[in-house]
Amino acid sequence: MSNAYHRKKQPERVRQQLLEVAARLSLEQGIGAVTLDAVSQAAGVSKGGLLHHFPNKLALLDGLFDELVARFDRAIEEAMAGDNVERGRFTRAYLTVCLALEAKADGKGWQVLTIALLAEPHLKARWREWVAQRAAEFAETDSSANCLLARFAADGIWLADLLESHELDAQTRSFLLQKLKALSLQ
Amino acid sequence: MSNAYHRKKQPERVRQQLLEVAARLSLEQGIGAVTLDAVSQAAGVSKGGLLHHFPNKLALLDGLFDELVARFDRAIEEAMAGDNVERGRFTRAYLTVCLALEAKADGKGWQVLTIALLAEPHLKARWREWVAQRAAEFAETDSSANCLLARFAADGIWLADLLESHELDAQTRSFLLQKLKALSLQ
DNA sequence: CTTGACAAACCGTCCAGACGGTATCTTTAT
DNA sequence: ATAAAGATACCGTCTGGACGGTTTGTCAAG
Repeated sequence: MSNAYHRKKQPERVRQQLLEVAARLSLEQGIGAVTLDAVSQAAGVSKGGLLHHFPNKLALLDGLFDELVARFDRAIEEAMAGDNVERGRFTRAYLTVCLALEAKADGKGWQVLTIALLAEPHLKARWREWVAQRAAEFAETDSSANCLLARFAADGIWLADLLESHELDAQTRSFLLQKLKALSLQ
Repeated sequence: MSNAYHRKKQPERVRQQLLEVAARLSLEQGIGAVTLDAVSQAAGVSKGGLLHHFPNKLALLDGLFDELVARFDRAIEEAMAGDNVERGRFTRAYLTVCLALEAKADGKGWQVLTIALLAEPHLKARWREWVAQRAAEFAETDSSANCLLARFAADGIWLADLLESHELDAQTRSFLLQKLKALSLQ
């Protein structure tokens, strides 16, 4: 125990571990449980070690946000690759990813975190930027009111999953997905 | 300064003031700024005074939640009163209220708060209960997949307002409202 | 004179971050 | 090839402040 000092150094591994632990903590005990002490301890690192990787708490949350967005982007890109209709392609990918999120193993882990992130003004701004960027990138194919509507609905469903406020059976779920995808085409 | 002691006693007024201040603080500086010290001070009351009205912090947040839901309910009821088509009536009211929320003077004040409330497990559960209750109450008229979809979209728009992530001009806004209301009818 | 509506001082805990150190890794000079 | 010279990756401790909550006291109204 005493000499975690002497173990092999693996900065990238530790960094990743810290992010994972932070995500897990927020999931299991709410964002309030994400303290430097708790995260570092659960990651098997001292607080000093944590602060070496992330100079302050906001940096840690930023790191979490980066990871989150990166996964989201990857999932969207993947979904877009299997779709050869131009019109509304981004919207359909967005739909797919949002609706699938609650099922995905890791998705579950990120959700509670997400809402907390969005309460933080700084991260809220970063998210706004993400949206603006995508809106510009896919203006040609996905700026119609119908696409917008579909994406809003996806957000609503995502929110419902997050809050566990509605119990959606797989059947209505896929019905909604169908309906929304249709919207993205017309 | 010293003699806030001697001012006229007006418990109901003070209680209200505390709630308003808490809402305003959360709006302007995030939920992190809602501390007993900050709220009481900004409301011109001592911390002891605050804790007289709300025995602990959770009670304060609960009070906030009650207020929020009460206003929401009143607005919905009002909107339903002016609608004499049975089918989807609740959904249309829900739409109207959600989409109008960002315009309303006080609505603005409650939004940031809301998301923070939903991060709190206890309040999240209370919200879940609200949803379940309404779902049961309006099962006859508003349980179709289309109504569900419309409400999800409303949630998405509400979320976008909250995060200021999309800039919706009044035109598309009313277009979406129209479209969604139509959905609630078919 | 009792009760409700506050005030003011205080307490224990938690937490972000600073700091000074130590061990391991990498590069460079020889 | 190797040893010195940093650079990087950590550890352990400390501190100052914030925060939720308690306690005790004070005033006013009924």
